[in-house]
Amino acid sequence: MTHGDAIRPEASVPGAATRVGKATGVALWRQVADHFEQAIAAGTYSAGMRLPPEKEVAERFHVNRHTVRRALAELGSRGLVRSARGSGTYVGAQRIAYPIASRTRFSEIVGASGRQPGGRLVASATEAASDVVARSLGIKAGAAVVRLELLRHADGVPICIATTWLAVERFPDAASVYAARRSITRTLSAHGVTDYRRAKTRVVAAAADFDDSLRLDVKPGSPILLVESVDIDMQGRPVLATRARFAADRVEFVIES
Amino acid sequence: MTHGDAIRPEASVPGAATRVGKATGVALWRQVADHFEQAIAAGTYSAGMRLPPEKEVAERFHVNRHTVRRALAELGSRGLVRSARGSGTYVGAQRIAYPIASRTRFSEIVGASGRQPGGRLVASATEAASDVVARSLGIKAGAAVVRLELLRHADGVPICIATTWLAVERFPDAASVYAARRSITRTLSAHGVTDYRRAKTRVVAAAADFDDSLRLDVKPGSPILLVESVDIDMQGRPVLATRARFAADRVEFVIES
DNA sequence: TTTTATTTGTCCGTATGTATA
DNA sequence: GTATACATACGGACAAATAAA
Repeated sequence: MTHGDAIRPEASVPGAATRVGKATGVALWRQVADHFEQAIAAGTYSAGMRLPPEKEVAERFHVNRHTVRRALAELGSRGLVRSARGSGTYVGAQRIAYPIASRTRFSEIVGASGRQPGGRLVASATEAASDVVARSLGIKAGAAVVRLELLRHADGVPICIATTWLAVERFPDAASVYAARRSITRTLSAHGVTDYRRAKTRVVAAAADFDDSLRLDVKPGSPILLVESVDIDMQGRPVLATRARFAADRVEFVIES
Repeated sequence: MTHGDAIRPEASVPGAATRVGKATGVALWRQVADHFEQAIAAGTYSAGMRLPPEKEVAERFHVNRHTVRRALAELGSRGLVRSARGSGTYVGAQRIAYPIASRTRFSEIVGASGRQPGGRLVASATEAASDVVARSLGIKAGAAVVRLELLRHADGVPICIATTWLAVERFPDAASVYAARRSITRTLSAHGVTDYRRAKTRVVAAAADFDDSLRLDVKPGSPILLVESVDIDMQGRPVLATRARFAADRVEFVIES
């Protein structure tokens, strides 16, 4: 390896030059990766933008193209960029920061990210509670529950498919109320629940099946974030049991303790 | 459709028979799925066990094989079961419940699940902090940090690859201390940090790259849970910045608010 | 090693009830 | 009310992978 100098791209490369001493013990590929990570974070490269071709990057950094590829692979494995053969490497869309906290409201979260939240009621039905749902809602298995299936989106881009169950006894016409008010919060308040909070959240990852791929507009097999949650009212009684499937490349969950 | 009766498997089927009225508005495939979900939760079918063949299930439930397939697909998409052509459908291994809370310690969490925790130091190095790491640790970009790369496992099964950064100024020989004590907690206490807590956690999902597939023993492209976290000491100063990649089918994150 | 049976995966098709335009 | 689209459910046939003989 005969690159005489530190990693320092030419001025023509967008973004401030990353200046790192040459004997830092940091692998070259990591320095290149850090450079692009910082440039993306700084907005030099925005969502959907194409990065310079690998060959060009290699020349400007005075490293081998394989070193650049190693760096881009690192960023790719974290979803920051995606490479398209014969086309280029593109910056992935910015994920919506989705805080999982006591107060977790889809529309507020999406709105806070500067996007227009939306939800479409895909299906609704009254059914007998399965054991799992019944336990979450603190009711007897087989008791009547309303199931609401929502496709939620931000700026028209699908974010998640959420299935929510409510006990019929407490929320007899949840389906029709939701259809009219188009908001879970307002549906609950129409039934006298003025406030509610998240009690428990369970996060798992899985691969998108064919159904997900159609409804969330992702490729089958791509990662899905599966969230099971229970919300309770101010008296501590469960009001909502939800099972949601998020397109993994569109959200990041943030937990502050 | 001439199945005259409710979903009610014969007594020979393991597990209590699920009795559901025929006009509940619940699709047959969902009833079958609920039955197996409950049976798995109840332990009737334990991890790794093979479910009865689709044909057999169809006969016993008096439904078509396609209906059974739809039910198993639902469970499969949630990772509860996985199907192998020519062999059968198997119950997935139970995930380690990984609480993300103020006190988050790998060995304690794995130990609590009844498994033997372990960790192998894959690599360690002293390097200059990248912008992202520096911001997390509250130090100047370029300041010296120790990077520890750990492969953590439970009962010998790899769970995650964790990369942890510590400021050299505060933890000068973190690498050698960890190598000797084999515990992050003990490494910190050797440097005078008696207690620490999780301040922020960020969860994202991605697909396993080739590297992950080798080290975590998963198939390339299978889902990976990516966790970035910062731990702080009792004075609120950052002590650890960590980036971990979990095999998604081996853990479930639990957040209680 | 070869054969055979088992089991899942993928097609084809038909019919029916329900929600939507 | 009618037409259309969709999800559900069923029946059959065969391919492909696996496991057992």
